[in-house]
Amino acid sequence: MEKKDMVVNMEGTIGNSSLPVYNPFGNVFDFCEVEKSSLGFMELLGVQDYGNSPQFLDLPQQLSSTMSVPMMVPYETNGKECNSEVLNHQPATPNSSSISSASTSEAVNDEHNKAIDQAGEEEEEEEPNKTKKLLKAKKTNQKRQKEPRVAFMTKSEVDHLEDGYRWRKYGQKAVKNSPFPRSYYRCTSASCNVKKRVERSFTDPSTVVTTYEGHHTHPSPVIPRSGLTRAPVTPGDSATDYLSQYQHHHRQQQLLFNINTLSTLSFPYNTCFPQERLVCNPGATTAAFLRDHGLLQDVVPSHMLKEE
DNA sequence: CGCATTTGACCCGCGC
DNA sequence: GCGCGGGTCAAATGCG
Repeated sequence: MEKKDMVVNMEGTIGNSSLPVYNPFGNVFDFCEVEKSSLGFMELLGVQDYGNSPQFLDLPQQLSSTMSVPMMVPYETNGKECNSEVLNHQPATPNSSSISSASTSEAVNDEHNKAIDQAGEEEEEEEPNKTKKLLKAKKTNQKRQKEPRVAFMTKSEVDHLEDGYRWRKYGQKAVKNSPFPRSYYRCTSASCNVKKRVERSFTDPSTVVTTYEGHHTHPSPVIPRSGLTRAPVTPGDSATDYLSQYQHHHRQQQLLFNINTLSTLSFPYNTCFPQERLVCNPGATTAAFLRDHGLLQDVVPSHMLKEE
């Protein structure tokens, strides 16, 4: 249980307070200094991103100290939650991609699926039910392997936070060592396979962890607040997608935030942001990023959006 | 009646 | 091989 300092500046703060920030998977965030916001009844504590197509970036190099970006900081998860390839992969140089690692993983996975396919074919005549289950397993296994996940930690008294999309609950499970159950939701939109898990942190019952998996193939059905210049969600554009979800959290909670000290951070782990999902995409300039995402303009004061 | 939720059963991966 | 925990399914149930 180590702690490293991270300062998150939120507009409207009422002084500093050190909050222990734990994720629900049994690890501690590698940062813990958060300023309280007086603007909402809840505040964002952290964002986790652990994808399956990791690209390693040198964040301090990519992000200037004056950028206004949503908090998106990796933390170490146990092997079960995080694809081990992500955390174990050691980039030779900053910004090096590990696409080969991901593709290797898929190749292995394909072999596995072929085996399952064969098993299914062999048993189909005798036990169609078994085949069904095998096929289901294959399907879910594929998704589990491929879909990236982003987790949001928020303080809220409500478990299921409104994020602009419609969800159908398909399961609930008790979580080991936690009095709080984990709920499983699927996007109700047809052909959209996005899922999310919602659970309350057992270390901090006031914290709700929402984990999104996959990308919406459709825009949010919720009409944005009037007067907003919100950019539509581009199907397949995961950065925009997640940013949209993320910003919905902020909008709902009327939370203004800003991080302008990212360059001062020291990451104990190799940063494993998939480049395309990094909120501040190095491929685009900060100005372009801010211009293209109206919501950020909505939650971040205009003077903070000016790029130097 | 249609849709959402609940909940027990089932499957899978993993550790021992 | 077995047990455990996580994730999913699907029938039953609830609700507007």
